[in-house]
Amino acid sequence: MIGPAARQRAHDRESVLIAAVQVFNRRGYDGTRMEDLAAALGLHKSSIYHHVRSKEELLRRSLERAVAALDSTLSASCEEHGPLHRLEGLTRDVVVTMLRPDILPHVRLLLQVRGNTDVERWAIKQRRHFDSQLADMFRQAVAAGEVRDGKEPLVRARLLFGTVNSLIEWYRPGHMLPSELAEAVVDMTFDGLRSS
Amino acid sequence: MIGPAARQRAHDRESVLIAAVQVFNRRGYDGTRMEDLAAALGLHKSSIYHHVRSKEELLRRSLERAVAALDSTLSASCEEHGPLHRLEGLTRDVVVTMLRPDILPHVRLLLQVRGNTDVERWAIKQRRHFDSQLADMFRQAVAAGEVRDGKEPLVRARLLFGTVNSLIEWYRPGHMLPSELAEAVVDMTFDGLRSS
DNA sequence: GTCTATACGCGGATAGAC
DNA sequence: GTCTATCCGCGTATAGAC
Repeated sequence: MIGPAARQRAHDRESVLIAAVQVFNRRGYDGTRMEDLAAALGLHKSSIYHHVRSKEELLRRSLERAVAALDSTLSASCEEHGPLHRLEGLTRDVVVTMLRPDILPHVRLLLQVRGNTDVERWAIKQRRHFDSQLADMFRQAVAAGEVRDGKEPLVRARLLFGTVNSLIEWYRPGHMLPSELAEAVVDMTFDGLRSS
Repeated sequence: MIGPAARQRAHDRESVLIAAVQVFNRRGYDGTRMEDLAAALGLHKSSIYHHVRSKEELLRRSLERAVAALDSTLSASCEEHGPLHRLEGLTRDVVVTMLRPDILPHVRLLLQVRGNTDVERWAIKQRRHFDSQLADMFRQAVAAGEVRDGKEPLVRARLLFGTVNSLIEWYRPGHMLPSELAEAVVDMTFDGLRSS
């Protein structure tokens, strides 16, 4: 009698998704052919359709994971006290979440989506919702006088999120600890690079 | 006798390129069909080939403009004195350059290129060259003690460039003055968001 | 679960009239 | 300079054997 652990695992829906998202990250979604996925998986392209209905389904599943991860991070961070403390904490948490090896490629995909299909437009809508909640939190920190008041608070909010989002362009797991990078981001954005 | 100004201007290589890059920005290069370009130009897709040899030629011309603009900015900024002053000045200049309405869409394309073709790989190589020169400048500012010394100087350099690059995700001409935005970027990255 | 074979529409590109 | 018509390969997806 052979248990699940001993069974020689062939590909399943999960392994196909993981491999696909990796290739999507490398070549871009539109620039990826089913042929590329097949090569990465070591099987023939038609076999992929045994696990998923279409190429777009792979994209959808990936985007759903990215959105879910970011949303749950946002919910958790709302509990902290003090506008600035909450904003700093959220910044750290978002960085740590999106740099998780199992989340990073999905978020990378989410940030590159153009809105060419219904799925992509749904993802963009979710992103906007996420961004607006962050912006609210930023506004509260400005209103409380805990963030320096410049001409354009919303522009500075965008700069903060832009810095965070830019990480996915170059960060690779093992590069450095996500928590250390989160600290470096908070350090620059809140305290600046200048010495003294 | 009819002068050039009175002549009813049809499309030329330049107008086709501008329109194409705009669509590439909206849909992504790979997600753009010649059909989309034709629609944006108000002519039939076969007519595009009177002005350019191929879709990829449009990409190449665009990337060349982005690279040329950034390189000339880099050269100009090398002349300033003092490592920190030079770094701040370059940051401002790069922001102002890449937000120019005639440059922005090309840079946006440059930053999204995946390396799927020879042209794209060439562009990525140019980007890396540009980035390494910026990193050198950053290192000099750290060595001179004009930038706070953290654990990972190169990581902080990436954060700075990441912030700058993230602008192209949301900035639209007319949004605010490029010079003001450049100031806001320098303000956050060098002096931080925190009050006092 | 993976293979071979194939259908079929789409997208890039060309030919040639106007 | 733009049109109509057309070619043709590529890429997604399906059918059905093993």
